[in-house]
Amino acid sequence: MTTTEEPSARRGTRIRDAARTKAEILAVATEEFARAGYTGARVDEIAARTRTTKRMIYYYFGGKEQLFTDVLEHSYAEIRSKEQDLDVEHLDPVAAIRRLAELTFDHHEAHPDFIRLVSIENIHEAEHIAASGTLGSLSSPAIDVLHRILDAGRAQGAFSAGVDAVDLHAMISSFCFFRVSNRHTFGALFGRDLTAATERERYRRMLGDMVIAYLTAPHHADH
Amino acid sequence: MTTTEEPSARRGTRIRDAARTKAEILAVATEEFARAGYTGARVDEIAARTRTTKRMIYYYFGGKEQLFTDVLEHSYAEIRSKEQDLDVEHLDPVAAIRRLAELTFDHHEAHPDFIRLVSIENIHEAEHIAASGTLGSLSSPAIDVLHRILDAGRAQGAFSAGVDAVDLHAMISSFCFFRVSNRHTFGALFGRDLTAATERERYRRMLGDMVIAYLTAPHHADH
DNA sequence: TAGCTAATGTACGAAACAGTTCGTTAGTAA
DNA sequence: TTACTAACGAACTGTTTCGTACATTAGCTA
Repeated sequence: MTTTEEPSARRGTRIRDAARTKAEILAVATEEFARAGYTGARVDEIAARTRTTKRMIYYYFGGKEQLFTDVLEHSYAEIRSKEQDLDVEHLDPVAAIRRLAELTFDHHEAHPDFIRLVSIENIHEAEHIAASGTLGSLSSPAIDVLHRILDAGRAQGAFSAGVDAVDLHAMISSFCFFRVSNRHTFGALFGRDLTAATERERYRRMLGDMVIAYLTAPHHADH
Repeated sequence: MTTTEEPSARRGTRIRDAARTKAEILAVATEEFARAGYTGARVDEIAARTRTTKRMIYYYFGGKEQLFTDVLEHSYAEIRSKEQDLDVEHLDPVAAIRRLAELTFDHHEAHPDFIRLVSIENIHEAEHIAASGTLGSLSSPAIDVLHRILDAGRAQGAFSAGVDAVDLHAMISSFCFFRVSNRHTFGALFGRDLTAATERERYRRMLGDMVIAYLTAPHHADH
């Protein structure tokens, strides 16, 4: 082939931009890993969908394993930073909890790829998170907010005692996560699309109702 | 090597047992797929851990894809048959729902491999279930039971109106499923093992409390 | 403007892996 | 006891896939 009309590399001049190349690899890798799982993802496929080559993946990330770890770290970081922004502590406890649950709900709905990545990481028993170091301790802010709201609610007698912040977070997350992560098998088995646009508002309210009902129910104390 | 001491094939005589060979492949395949995911699972590895060869996998199952589908079908069938056995409709609605939730809880706890298979199938967007045919319609009995209990509860005024059986099933499943499926990332991020033996009773009760609180809360009617 | 280095591309190697070919043997029925 | 078939095994094939060796160039600095 001659030098006429190279489609991707317009003009023979090769542009060098480390930051952009790295970011592009990361973005494409996120999609590919979410699409096919860790083992199913193809390094060649990631490279092909980038404006650079496979060589660069190994140059910047070292290998497939570390690339996946980086993908996870960046995905989690994105989430956490958004969680920081929300300010619900000025609301009364019941409204604050409901708002928090709805934000979690919206968040899961908006990031199905992230849900897939977390599912994949669980199949691999969180070995990449464990080997990361960066992750692990930046989850406390979300729990701290929950903790303060629960304290306030208990103080004014709205919430029954004995509910732990981490447990409540697990409860909220489980509903939101399952609805997205298991929508395919659930849809196939029960004939209902949990993520259908027409159902969204109902499930959003259902989550809030469930959490508030649990927190305000008569008593289910420590034991 | 001479004919002295073959470890696996004791005595030169080869035993032929189609049913056993097929069952053994299925059992090993279930473990392997659950361990490594669909793409991560190795046909050679499955064969190696069987008393037969890879040839037999293709002889009985046709290929990797169909083997996985068969694994899924058998896993689901096992579950469903156990669900049939339970008889809770003689209990009063509140006790019946709580018992049903606890059975789901125990069931998820006892079958982590099944949870992993379902997670994996969701990564693949339930394509194997869709292509199965066998599955799909045998989920209704569980929903039917729930439906009758909800009706009875509403009739005697114990439950508030407007709660759908499939939705309630999703609520119960989400809590039980998440606790097992996401235990690794949750543990790594929040420092709590959701499946620790010491916590099991608390989470079991928490689930029941949550569901009953939701069903008996004042009103969160149809809209 | 010469030279240096970070950044990039090409081409290839070696192993892993799904699936197949060909031949063999156990059990059964005539 | 022969003949037939379902059940089985060993070895092989073609391809995919991760990773690397080697060559090249953009852009900055002395």
